Amino acid sequence: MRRRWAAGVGQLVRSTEANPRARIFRDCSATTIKRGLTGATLTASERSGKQLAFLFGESGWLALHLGMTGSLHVEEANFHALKHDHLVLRTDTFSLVFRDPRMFGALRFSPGKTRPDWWRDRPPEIVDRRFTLAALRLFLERRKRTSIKAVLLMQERFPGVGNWMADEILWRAGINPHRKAGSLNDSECKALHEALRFVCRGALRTVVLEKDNHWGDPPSTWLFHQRWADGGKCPRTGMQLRREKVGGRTTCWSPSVQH
DNA sequence: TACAATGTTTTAAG
DNA sequence: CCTTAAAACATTGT
Repeated sequence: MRRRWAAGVGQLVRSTEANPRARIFRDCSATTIKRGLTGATLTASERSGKQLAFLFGESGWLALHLGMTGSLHVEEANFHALKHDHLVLRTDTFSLVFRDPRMFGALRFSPGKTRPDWWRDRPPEIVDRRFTLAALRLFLERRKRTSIKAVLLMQERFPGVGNWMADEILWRAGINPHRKAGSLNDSECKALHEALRFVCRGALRTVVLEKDNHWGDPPSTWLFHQRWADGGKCPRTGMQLRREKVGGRTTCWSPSVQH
């Protein structure tokens, strides 16, 4: 998604359409965004977890998160906004579109070229070397009475880990999602740390935009392909998977390998 | 009709 | 102040 809009780097935003009633503008007004971006030039883009930031030269930073159903698109200059297109940036050649039917997405704007606090102070990515085993242990200790599944969904330590990735990570680490975070022994912490990095790296490598609307899939050996409906089989043992609510979310796990 | 959905933040309570 | 559990957000599809 970042790469899609990055196609507009170097282009001047001639006009901006923003629907002020769309919930995605809850952290800043649609007016602020319009004022901030109209006349600005898109100069760079960054990603951290699943958060995106677009730098508009000296004019400001636009950060956005796509929630579950948000998406970015590049359309023709005269593209007519559709029902769920809440923000459209018009350049001479493109329309950069933020589309989001469910509006779990959000965006915000900070004027000036200084990197805003909310972008600078993001937690380290899982794939970053600063995501250490020690940091993981410390966090698990602090959340020791909460189920490990719920803990993996906490963005302040595991940025970008959502429901399917948390299940994939626990399956790979061989840890039962019901376990309390504080109950993991040394080797389980190590396995979890490895699985976190493996799954995030793998997701970044495979679940990426290739071209047009085509996305890659994780390898066929991942839990991913089995987890969406009842009746899935553990890719490692072939045994029946279980699906139930853990930590408030539907969780798919393999009792035959997760203890 | 009721429920669940590839996400994350907010809330109220402990 | 910190931790925990659950609800909330809006729309669509089964």
